[in-house]
Amino acid sequence: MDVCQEKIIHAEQVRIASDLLPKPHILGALADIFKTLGDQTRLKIVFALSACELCVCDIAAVCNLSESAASHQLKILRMLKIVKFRKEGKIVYYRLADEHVSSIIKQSIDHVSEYKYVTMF
Amino acid sequence: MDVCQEKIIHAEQVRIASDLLPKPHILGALADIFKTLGDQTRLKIVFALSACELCVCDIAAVCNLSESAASHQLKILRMLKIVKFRKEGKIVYYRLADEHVSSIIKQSIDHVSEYKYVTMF
DNA sequence: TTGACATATGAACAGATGTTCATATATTGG
DNA sequence: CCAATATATGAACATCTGTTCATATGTCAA
Repeated sequence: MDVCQEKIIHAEQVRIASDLLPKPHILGALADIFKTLGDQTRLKIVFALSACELCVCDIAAVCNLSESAASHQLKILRMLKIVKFRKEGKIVYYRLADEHVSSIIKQSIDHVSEYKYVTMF
Repeated sequence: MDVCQEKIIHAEQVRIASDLLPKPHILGALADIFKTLGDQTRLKIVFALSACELCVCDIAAVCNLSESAASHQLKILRMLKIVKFRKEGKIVYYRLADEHVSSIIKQSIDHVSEYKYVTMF
C-alpha cells in the first residue's frame, strides 16, 4: 500500500486530522453498525421494530421476507446489539435495543430530505 | 420469496409496523448512506474531514491509503452527498457536506460506548 | 411420545464490493 | 507547446454478503 508520506501537501491539517481519528476498534465497531444498517432488509426490520415489538413471523410478513431470511438478519442485528429479544414459549419477540438507533435513523432522514436524492447502487 | 401472509400471528402490530415503513426510495436512500459509512476506509475519511478540509493527497496520508483508493472512495462519498469539494488549481479540497453526518456519527459513538462491544466481522 | 409449530442454523450459490494497477484528464510553470 | 503534478477512472480480481433450501432445535398440546 502506497502510504504517500513523502508528498504531504498540508502537514498541519494532516496532523490535526490524524489526531482526531478514533482508535481502530472503535472505528471498526462504528463501521460494523453502519454496515449492518446499510442493508435494505435489516433497515426495514429496524424501522418495523421502531413501531412496536414483533415476533419473527410478524417481521417476515412486514418486510416481505422468508422466515429464514428474517431469522438470519435478526441474528446479525442481535450480535450488533441493535435489537434485543425475549422468548415467550415458542415465540421470540424482538425490539430495538436503545434509542440511539432510532436517533441515528432520524438524523439520516433529515440528511436525505435535504437533497434531491439520486440512488447510485 | 415466501410472503408468509397466511400465518401472521399479530395482525394488528403487523399493520402498525407496515404503515410506519418509509417509501422504498427513502429506504433505499437511507440504506445507501449507511452502507457508505459502513466501510472502515470511508468512515475514516469522514472522521478525518470532520476535523478540517483536506485535499486528496492529505486524505490518503491520514487514512493510510493509496491516492487511487482515496479517490475511488471520495467519488462514492461525493455521489452520496456526504462530502462536498472545491477545486483550487490542481488541488481538490474535500469537506463534509453537512452537520447531519457528524451528528449521525456522534449518535453511533454513544451507542457503541454503551456496550462492551464485540466485533463480529 | 408424537406431531405441529416457531425459530435457528449450515452450506452453497449468485451478486456486490474494495483494492490494485495502468492509464486518462486537468492544471500550472517553463 | 511540454513536462510535472494532482486527481480521476476503468478493468480485473479476490473477498465478502444475502438469499435460498434443507435441516435442526426447542416448545407446546394431545
